[in-house]
Amino acid sequence: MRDKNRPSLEDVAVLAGVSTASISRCINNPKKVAEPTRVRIQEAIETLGYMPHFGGRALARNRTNTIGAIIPTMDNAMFASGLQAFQETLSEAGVTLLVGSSNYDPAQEFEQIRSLLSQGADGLLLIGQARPKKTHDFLAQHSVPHVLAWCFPKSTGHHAVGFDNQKSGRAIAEHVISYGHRKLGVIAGLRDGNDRAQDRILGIQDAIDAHPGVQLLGLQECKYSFEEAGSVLDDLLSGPVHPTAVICGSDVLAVGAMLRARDLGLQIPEDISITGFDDINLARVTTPGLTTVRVPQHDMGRKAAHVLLGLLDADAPQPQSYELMTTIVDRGTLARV
Amino acid sequence: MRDKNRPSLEDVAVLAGVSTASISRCINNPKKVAEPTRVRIQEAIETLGYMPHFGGRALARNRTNTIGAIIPTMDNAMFASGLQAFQETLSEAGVTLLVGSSNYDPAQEFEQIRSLLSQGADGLLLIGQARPKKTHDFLAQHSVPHVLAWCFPKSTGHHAVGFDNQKSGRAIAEHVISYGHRKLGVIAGLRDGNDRAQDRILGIQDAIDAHPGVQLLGLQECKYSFEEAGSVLDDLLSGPVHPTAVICGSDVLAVGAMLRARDLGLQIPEDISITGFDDINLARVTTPGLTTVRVPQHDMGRKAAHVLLGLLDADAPQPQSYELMTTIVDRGTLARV
DNA sequence: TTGTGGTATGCAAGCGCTTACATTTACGCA
DNA sequence: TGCGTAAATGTAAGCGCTTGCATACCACAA
Repeated sequence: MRDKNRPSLEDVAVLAGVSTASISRCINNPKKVAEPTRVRIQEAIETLGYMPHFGGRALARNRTNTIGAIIPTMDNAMFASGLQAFQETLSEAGVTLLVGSSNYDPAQEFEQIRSLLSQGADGLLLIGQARPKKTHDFLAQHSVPHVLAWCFPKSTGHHAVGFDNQKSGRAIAEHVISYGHRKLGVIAGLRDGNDRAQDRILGIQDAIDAHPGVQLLGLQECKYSFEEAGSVLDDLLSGPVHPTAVICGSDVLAVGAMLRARDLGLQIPEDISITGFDDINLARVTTPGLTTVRVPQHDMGRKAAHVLLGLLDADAPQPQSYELMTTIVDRGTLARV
Repeated sequence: MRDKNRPSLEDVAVLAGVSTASISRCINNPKKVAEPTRVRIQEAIETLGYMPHFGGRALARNRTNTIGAIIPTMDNAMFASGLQAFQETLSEAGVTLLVGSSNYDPAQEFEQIRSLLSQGADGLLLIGQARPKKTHDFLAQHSVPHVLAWCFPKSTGHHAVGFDNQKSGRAIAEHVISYGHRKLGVIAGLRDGNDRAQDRILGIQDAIDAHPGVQLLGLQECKYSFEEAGSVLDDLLSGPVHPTAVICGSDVLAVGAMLRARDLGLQIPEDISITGFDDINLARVTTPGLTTVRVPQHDMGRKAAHVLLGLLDADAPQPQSYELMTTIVDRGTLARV
């Protein structure tokens, strides 16, 4: 079963005329090897094109320098730049990233967790806080170091780097209300198993409750696609009284709604105001630009990586959680009434 | 160094009252174990929460069931859905995906290749064909199974699942010309180390050469960002004669150009036509919708995964390469003149 | 009864690496 | 010269798993 092509420590050792132990030391802790030996070893490694065998190393150290991230989907810019930042930061620390996607399904997420862990992930990045007990138990049983992102749970017990979705939901709703809107519609992502979607709605509700006279004419949930958001907008407009503003739980939903509204001959924002959430690239591109909630993805990715790295480094000060702030970006889809 | 928390095969064996060999067989080849034993083993695995240790397994089999993909950037929808499809297909086959990004830099790509390989990747997905000799040699020396995507090289020697960038570049240019345009501008991605960008330009040139009377007024290259594309559009418009159409090497560039054109007070497509390449979500969202080249990302991802899987499965028929076709999607940014 | 062939299981040798511990070497100093 | 010390290197025992081979068992036929 030995791969003839692949040189092993042994081979390098023979070529360099030292023991395998020295090579190992030279690779992992060069200071412990004398200068001339080090040079000789380096040369041998070079000429053989030697690369440490991952399995052997993982076995001996019981550590892989790999961490896993499970995001709901890759097929959407929503998580892309946060993940990119996460990856870059890990990579600077010599840690590789394994990515899995759960398709917003807790069962799939559980499977991915198992899979990444059995791939040897030393730690995990997870999105959001809501997950079945089974998953929590599993994480606890195996004492898996992990950090949550895209949320900031009040209850402790997890490390988290994210923002308060409820607060942010409330903020955008307050903003819409401050522009004079009294009849609101909401398009949210599917709430089932998605705490971010849930919390954003709770926040919107908070704002509405705080302002007597403001009414919620309709709340629709659907998948994060242009098409679904569009058809759900139809439902929102099917009642006798139309909302003057539709608050959307994500930019993708908002853009889907915009596209559909335009098809219906509605002017944005004159006939209907629409707001988004996330501030992905899309939001800058529509006409008019989408008024939305900016999520500090890049910062979140970097910080999450630092926290996770800290969790894995036994003699690092125990890292805390970070709550990041979202901001509202006013472009052109919210009108005063 | 043994991790007290983590049960090993040994532990399961003791609990189930069989040898480790049986457990291993039970996991990898259940048919070889008698029914009652299998049940007993399953139970033991269950109660212990046993998960095979990746390193041990990798060491013993010299195979990780992991494959790596290196894309230029994750921070861009360009590769996202292809990668998503790739991942899904692998995942169905029980193979995990490791992702790295090269930031369009051959040196970084080389490092990522090393890194993924030493992480134990059994095979690799790479984007495009142009890379330094050093990289090719390295791949050859270690006989790394790999497939190229987003391109379809004429020279064989690599497996590839992609499309002909030159042909596609020519097609969109011919299309623009067929609409009556005679004065063209081009905004391309940075060509250095990026064969897709190069080939698309070559294709555009081909079309121009084939049509006497059509002239290329300017060719600019820049990074894939709205801002850069915008400022490069300024250069294109700075000459005495303006192009009536600007062909862009990617949707991101096209949208950047559109945004800038609008700022300059130009109507699209009345004052200037603009085309893109890729057909990412963005292209559907602008007003008017972007006329662009549709790349079959999803299909490409799936097929690439199948080819790679075939490459790794010794007794599968040797997979070939696939050339996929791009199509032109006419939306609203190309006018007849 | 013995022999035969097949099936289920156990034994034990690695896979490539790290690391505690042992050994060697070099050097300074009494 | 001899001794102590520290630095450099070697030795070898695993880490958890797979798998070729040996063994035990069973059903059946002769």
